[in-house]
Amino acid sequence: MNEFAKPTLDDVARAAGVSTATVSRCLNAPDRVIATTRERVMQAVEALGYTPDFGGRALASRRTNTVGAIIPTMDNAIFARGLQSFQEALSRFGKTLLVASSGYSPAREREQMEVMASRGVDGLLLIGSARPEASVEFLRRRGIPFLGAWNLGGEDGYFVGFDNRAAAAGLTEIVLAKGHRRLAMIAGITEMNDRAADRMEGVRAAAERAGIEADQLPVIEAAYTFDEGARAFGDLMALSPRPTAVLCGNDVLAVGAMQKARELGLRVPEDVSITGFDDIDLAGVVDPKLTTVRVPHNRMGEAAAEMMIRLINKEQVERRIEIPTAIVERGTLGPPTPGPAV
Amino acid sequence: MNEFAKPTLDDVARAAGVSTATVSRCLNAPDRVIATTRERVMQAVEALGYTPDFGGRALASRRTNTVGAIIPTMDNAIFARGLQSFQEALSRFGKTLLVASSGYSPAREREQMEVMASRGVDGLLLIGSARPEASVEFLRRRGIPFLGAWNLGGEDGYFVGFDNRAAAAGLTEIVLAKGHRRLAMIAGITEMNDRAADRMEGVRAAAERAGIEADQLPVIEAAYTFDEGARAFGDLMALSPRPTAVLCGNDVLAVGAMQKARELGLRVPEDVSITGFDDIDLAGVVDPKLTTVRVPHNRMGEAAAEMMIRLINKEQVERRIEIPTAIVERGTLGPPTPGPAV
DNA sequence: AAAATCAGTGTAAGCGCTTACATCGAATCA
DNA sequence: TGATTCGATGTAAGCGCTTACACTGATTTT
Repeated sequence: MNEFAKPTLDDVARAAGVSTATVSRCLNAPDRVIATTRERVMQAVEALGYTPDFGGRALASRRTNTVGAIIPTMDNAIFARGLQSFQEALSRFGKTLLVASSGYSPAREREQMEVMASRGVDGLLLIGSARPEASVEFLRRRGIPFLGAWNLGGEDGYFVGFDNRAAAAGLTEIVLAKGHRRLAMIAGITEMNDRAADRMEGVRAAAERAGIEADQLPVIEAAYTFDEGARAFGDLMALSPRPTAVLCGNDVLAVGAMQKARELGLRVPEDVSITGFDDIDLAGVVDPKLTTVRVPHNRMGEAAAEMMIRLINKEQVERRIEIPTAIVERGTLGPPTPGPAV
Repeated sequence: MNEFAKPTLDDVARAAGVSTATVSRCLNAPDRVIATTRERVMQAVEALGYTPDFGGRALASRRTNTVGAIIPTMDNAIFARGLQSFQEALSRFGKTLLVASSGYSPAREREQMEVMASRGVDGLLLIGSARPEASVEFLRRRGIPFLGAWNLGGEDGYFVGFDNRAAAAGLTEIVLAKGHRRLAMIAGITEMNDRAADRMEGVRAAAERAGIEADQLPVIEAAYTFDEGARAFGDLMALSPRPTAVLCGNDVLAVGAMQKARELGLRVPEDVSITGFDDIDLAGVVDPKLTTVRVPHNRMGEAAAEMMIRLINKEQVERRIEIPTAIVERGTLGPPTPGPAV
């Protein structure tokens, strides 16, 4: 073994005076090797700074102990938090997490699926359920178990997530109960994003039950940034009659809206109520604090990890695990005040 | 080939009526195969849904086209943003990114280094330069090129990052120029975190130059959360004489401090000035907007990717690339007002 | 005491791929 | 025309590991 080359099983075996099989067993099934031998082998491992080659191991054992996750972007607190928990939970089962991002593009997601398949992931975590059938088919053909997280998909497939629809409807009911009739919504981009779509539908459904038809409920879709939230809010405030409450698809949009309100000289909640969704840290920091829906992303990450492990082990698994959400009433929602004449 | 098994090179070769070598060449060096053959092969690839096995490929070629990154946590906007850019840039060079997190623990970092080594990463991105010598030695012995990001290390090694010290000093000078003499700092935890340590030293150095000794500059170290920032700020405000300006180790701490100020009934910046560091989105959203240091994490991610590629290709590389920062004066810094009697 | 069992270890056959080298026919050259 | 070169393709040897199976000597069973 060259001084600078990576040591191999063979090097260790030679150094310890045993066969490669024994070294391999020391690493993978220590109790099948007698203690004295094991000790000698471990010393050689240590001395050489040996770490098993992943490629060789994967090839020979046809297992990778790797789980993949394809998320829209790392640059979003809710995914970051959920993934962190997912990873921590997986590592307790000896699995490593491989993360890729799709940038909200189904095509990129598909590409990443192929990368994941190439790398032989044991299972795959996807976000939501909105994706081309071909992508799903690809995973099925390859026999890669997968589950959708952050929502509760459709007919088939495995899911662990939230009932975004019901949560949004619940929040809307509270807004209505305060006496608001002129609602508006700043939704996330709903195309190929079922979380955003569900939240929008939830709001619409609750409004409709209260006798507010869809055409009386202006909805603007906006990308999940402060600026877009602010812009959308500005557009909404230019409407006549002006909405008295603006429900936002997530907290980032809501905070953008609050910022714009301040610029426009509108007091929250006196002049206009604003609500968010997710309850990210930020929600508790703005002034007034944001009324929103608490979504326990870390609990979801853990539940997803557990389901993933069962799926990989082909154990009995519930098809959908719902993580409960909770409405957090804080300062940005109040009763409506009579608006200007229409 | 079984209906449900993953197709192999052999399957493709058979389907296309060529040898495995030719299929391999089609995938890796298409111009070394005549067009008609290539087309036939590609059709077979398509038809079978073939994707090359990563393990096999890595084993045979002794290359993985994978770059690793070990960050403290995904759950921090600045790392998330920098990594996203790093990843995007790497993918333009055909490299995949493998992310792991250390939770700010050197031991966990070392473990993750071994995982990365096992997976045969071509290069490794680390954060900062504060780590046990043994960890560095491990990478050197393995011949894995690595670079530190987010700061500009010490004597040797490669770095792309910011001069946290100089930036902190620059901001401190501006605070001093406003007339503040009673400064205080909420620093990040400096142990094994050179970004936090550099920022603290920068503040201290600038203060000292202005005749303010270290013992007149209270510093509280706090983990990077809103709550910790708020708690530290509360402690600082209980001091007598009360500081008129609080410099924070990052924006999260600063926003936590602002929140606490509001609770305490202190106006910012009239009663107390607060500054941040990083210029995350949040800095532009709070009221008043935060005076802070802009740190272009995405530019850094790109520069890091470029350096990494050169390192891997053993090209000529500058040892350190400094990404310039800029001070962003907004609303949280004003002149001091006479405090209560001491 | 011979047979059966068993724990500990070694032997060796691949896993799916890349690539040095061999082969072969066609084009080019002397 | 025979020798040479060359581009396209095939042959086959591993890359570092796991694991079925074989082997050995000791222990237990009959």
